[in-house]
Amino acid sequence: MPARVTTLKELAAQLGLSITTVSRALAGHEQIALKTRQRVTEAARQAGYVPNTAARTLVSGRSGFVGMVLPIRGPNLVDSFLGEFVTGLGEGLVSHGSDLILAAAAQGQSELSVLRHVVESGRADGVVVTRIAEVDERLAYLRQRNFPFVAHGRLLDGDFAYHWLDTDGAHAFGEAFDMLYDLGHRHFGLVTISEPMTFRHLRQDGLAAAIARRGDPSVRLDVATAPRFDRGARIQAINRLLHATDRPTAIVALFDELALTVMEEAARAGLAVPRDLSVIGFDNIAASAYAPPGLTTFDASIRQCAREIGEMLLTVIGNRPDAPLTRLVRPTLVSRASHGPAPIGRN
Amino acid sequence: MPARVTTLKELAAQLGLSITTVSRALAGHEQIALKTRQRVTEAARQAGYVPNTAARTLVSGRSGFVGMVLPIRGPNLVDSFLGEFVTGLGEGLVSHGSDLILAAAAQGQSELSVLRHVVESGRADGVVVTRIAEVDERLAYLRQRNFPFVAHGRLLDGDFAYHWLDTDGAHAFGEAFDMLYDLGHRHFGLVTISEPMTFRHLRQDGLAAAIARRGDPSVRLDVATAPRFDRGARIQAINRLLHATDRPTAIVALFDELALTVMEEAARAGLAVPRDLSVIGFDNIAASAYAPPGLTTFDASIRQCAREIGEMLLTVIGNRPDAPLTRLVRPTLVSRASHGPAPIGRN
DNA sequence: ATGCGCATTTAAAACGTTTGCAATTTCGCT
DNA sequence: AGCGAAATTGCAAACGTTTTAAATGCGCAT
Repeated sequence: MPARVTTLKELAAQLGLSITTVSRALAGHEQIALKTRQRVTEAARQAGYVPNTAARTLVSGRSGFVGMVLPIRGPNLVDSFLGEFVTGLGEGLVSHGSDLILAAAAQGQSELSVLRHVVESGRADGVVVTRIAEVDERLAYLRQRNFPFVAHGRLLDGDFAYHWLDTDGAHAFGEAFDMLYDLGHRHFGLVTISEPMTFRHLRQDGLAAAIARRGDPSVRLDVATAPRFDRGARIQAINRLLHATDRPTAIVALFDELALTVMEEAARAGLAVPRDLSVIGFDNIAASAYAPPGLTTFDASIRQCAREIGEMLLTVIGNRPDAPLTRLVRPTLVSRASHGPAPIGRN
Repeated sequence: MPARVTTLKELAAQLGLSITTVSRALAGHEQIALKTRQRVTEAARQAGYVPNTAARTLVSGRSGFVGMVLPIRGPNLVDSFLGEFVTGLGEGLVSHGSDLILAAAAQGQSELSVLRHVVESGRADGVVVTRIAEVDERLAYLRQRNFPFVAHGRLLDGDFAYHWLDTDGAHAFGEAFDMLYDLGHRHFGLVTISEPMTFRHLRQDGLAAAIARRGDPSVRLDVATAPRFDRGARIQAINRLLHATDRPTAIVALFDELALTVMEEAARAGLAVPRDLSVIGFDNIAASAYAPPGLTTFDASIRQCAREIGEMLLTVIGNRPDAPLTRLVRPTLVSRASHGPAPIGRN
């Protein structure tokens, strides 16, 4: 095996052919004699020839990479999302031989500036954008640059068309409400975050819509809001809900981490789940299965979604479709033991 | 903002300078007049100039990327490792402006072939290799290619020198033994995997060494082995341990996922943890805190390790040090509630 | 004026690939 | 044998950058 990397020139010299012919032969051009093509292919295989990415990118304008900005997270925050997402994305890209490039944002560097750098340095042919904010400057930038991208999540106002895949949180939260209502619950709590992410609205609106649809004026909804990464504030907000004189009999959390905190605090307050309180989450993170009594939640199948996003993005890069590609994935209920009938005597 | 990407040529034309001068000015060469340098820098900033990665890579031979092959995992396996690792790696790389490229292996494609492709296509200046196998063809390949890499984990036989960072599993397992021995335990179980990864030996050897060090012939160790991804077999192996007429009073698991299964099966068998059985894991995954009664384990601080690996790799790429860079990170005990004194009447 | 040294700038080659166009070879046919 | 067309191959430019070596301009001493 050669210590140095083989180039087209070397291969051509060795075969007594021109670089052009070798290049064309490897690309499978019909105009090159079949016999030559086979001879070249075999020699390339033997030499372990791998085309140089940079050279190819330079001339073709295509890098074969899909970019993503590494989401910035708190210092000791366990984020099960990223691993799942990256794995799925990799799976979606591999069929077309694309690789993923992950660019981290340094301390004090905006996610947008990293994104700009990835786009404008020609590192990637397209990018994936996750966790859409209410006013998302990344989407605005990509649009005005007309750069291929697929968003995981949606903007609230549909003022411009783009490609997206989203998990139907609205539907899930409606489903959660209906299930709990049918179990006799009338007083609900929602634990949400204060960060301006669109998904919190979509989910909350889905819940509100289901309540409205039911048309029962006796239904009540209390909302507790806290910053996502401030554990203390989160606990406080939850306890305000739990320790109200008239507390909800069912709490729906924006995502599992919040739901797990609800269950912890409920236990601390001497409330039995689900006897005194039903809790439902969203995401189905690993810990949800282990936390007693087992959290009922919705599986967002991040990995599968990411895989589809990867495939969508490759389509977008290849075909530049006019109509936006959109896909709403319905999460599936994972029924564990954290929900049950409303406690009697408290409707 | 321009719709097209600015190039050096455009910038040069606009400034009435040669491409060479502009390039040098942006690189901050002393030989370019300070006034010119400032003028160029300002114009570049205004135009939003970002150098083209491919062109730069082609001429310099440096891509500014660090590569990693996306570890192949079972279809529905939640792998908290990857997210943590990738985040840490990103953090470690960002200071030098390097990005991470993640290449997935398609179905039926070996991890080695993907690695070869990444290396030989010039996509990356160095790579990270994780989960070292007993006979690891990736390491052999990288060595003979003399390609910069840092391994997360070690080979067992030190027949060739390379750069690595490893978590000191041997020490942790020794520590676990000492702690349990001092709590009166004499009969131990070890749950391990059948895959030929070096870390299982390192940890098991650490345990054995601690036992030997103690020199107490009454100490017994039973070992249960199962394939990593076969949940059924894992449960069987664990139950053989739990249902033996003379069962261990303390079980040490190779990593948390195994330990959690031990706790589940113990509960199913009517054994109270830690009263009837002590359990200790390794990794400190998120679920370990939630699984009752709270798993005692060792925190391997993946993210921090990955960060250091990133920094090490950048050093290796930049300096090509002669002496191998090595670092053994001691994991810290996370003492929760799954271990306690040996049950009386059973020594 | 001439030449010299210095500061500053530039021309041109190189990196490895793809591709438009042109050149060469082959071959059937008269 | 000669011709033309078809099949096959090759030349050279291009992609955007870095870098080597050389050129240019300028002030100053001779």
